[in-house]
This record gives sequence, C-alpha cells and structure tokens, in this order.
Amino acid sequence: MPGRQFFARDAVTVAAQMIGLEITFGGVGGLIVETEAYLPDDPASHSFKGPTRRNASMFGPPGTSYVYRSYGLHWCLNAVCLKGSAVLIRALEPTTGLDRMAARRGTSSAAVLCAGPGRLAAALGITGEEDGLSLLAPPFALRLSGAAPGLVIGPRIGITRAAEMPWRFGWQGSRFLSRPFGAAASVSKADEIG
DNA sequence: GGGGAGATTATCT
DNA sequence: GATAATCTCCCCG
Repeated sequence: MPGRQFFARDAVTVAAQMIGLEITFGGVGGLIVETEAYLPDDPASHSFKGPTRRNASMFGPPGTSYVYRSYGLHWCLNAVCLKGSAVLIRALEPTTGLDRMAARRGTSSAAVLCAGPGRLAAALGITGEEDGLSLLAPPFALRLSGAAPGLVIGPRIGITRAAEMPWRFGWQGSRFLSRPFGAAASVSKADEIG
C-alpha cells in the first residue's frame, strides 16, 4: 500500500507510477488509468506563482489531496507530491461502488463514469470539502492492484502554457481514458520512468 | 475594484 | 463543432 514516501518524489515519476493503482473514496472508486504531472516551476501549474488560498494544499505534505474548482463548476482531484507539485487524476476504470457512482453521475455507462477529472470527482462524491485531506487515510484508500500496465505518454490536455510537455500518462489500451492519446504519444513501462 | 482566462463537460446542431 | 454554465485568482488601474 503506497505511503507518504511514494508521493515524496518528482511529480512526473509519481504520475507514471500511479497508473494501475486503485483509489477509493468512501468505498467507491477504481483503477487509475490516466494522470498528469504539474510541477512548481511549470507555467501550467496552479502553484507556479506561489501559494494562494486556493492552491494552499499543493504546498502541504506529500500524499495530501488538492481539490480545486475548474471553470466554476467542476471539481478536480490531485495528489500532492514534493512541495508545490501534484498529480491530477484524470480518469479511473470503475471497480467498486458502480451503482453509487452511476447514481451520482446520472448515467449507467461505465465507460464515462470516471472518464475525465470533473466526472471522476463527481462520481466519487469529491468536492472542495475534501481539499487538504490525506489520501493515505480514510475515507480515502490506495492500494496496489497488481496490474502492470503498459504506459502511454503524451502532452497534457486543456492547457495553453507549457502544453508541449509530455507529462500525461495513460494505461495503454484502456477504454476508460478521458480522451485518446494522439499520434505524438509514446509507449513505455512504469519502471522506466524516473 | 473590474475584466478576463482557465488542469471541463453536457447538450444541442 | 460550438456554446453555456459560472468560481477563483491574476493583473491592471
């Protein structure tokens, strides 16, 4: 079971190694199939210009949650790594609590329950209330699934600054991704990152 | 103190 | 594909 040391590393390394982990919140969740890394000196990162009330959690201890509101209406869940860096969890393959997630999302299609950061947070019932909580303690739970997926690596989604950096990681071949990886994507293995 | 942009998504054409 | 929904913070004045 990943502990604080797992997150006390470079966010790019953690983002790669989080693919295949199982994360649950209140007994609901699934396998992480898509992540993105955000670094302290990264113009696309919320931490780039230093701490504010909104991003304060990004400067907390490794393993802290950072939940922010996106475009005024969606919530997005991150795992804090080294100070000022975090991994955005963008998509899950649902494994537990499918019925509760489907009820929250208003759809019964597993393929889109958690395919996207806003959808994922909605399915798990995560809001700003959970900002700053530890991911290493209940109601959160992390565990190694035993899966050893191939990794797809490509540019991050939905950003304008530093958009070319290949800091988006995916479970190769997963049908639960928020969006496909483009032709520019490359393939690797988790233990080759870092 | 105000205007604009942003790590998004559901819905309609 | 285009657009609306609408929060938080930055930056300029």
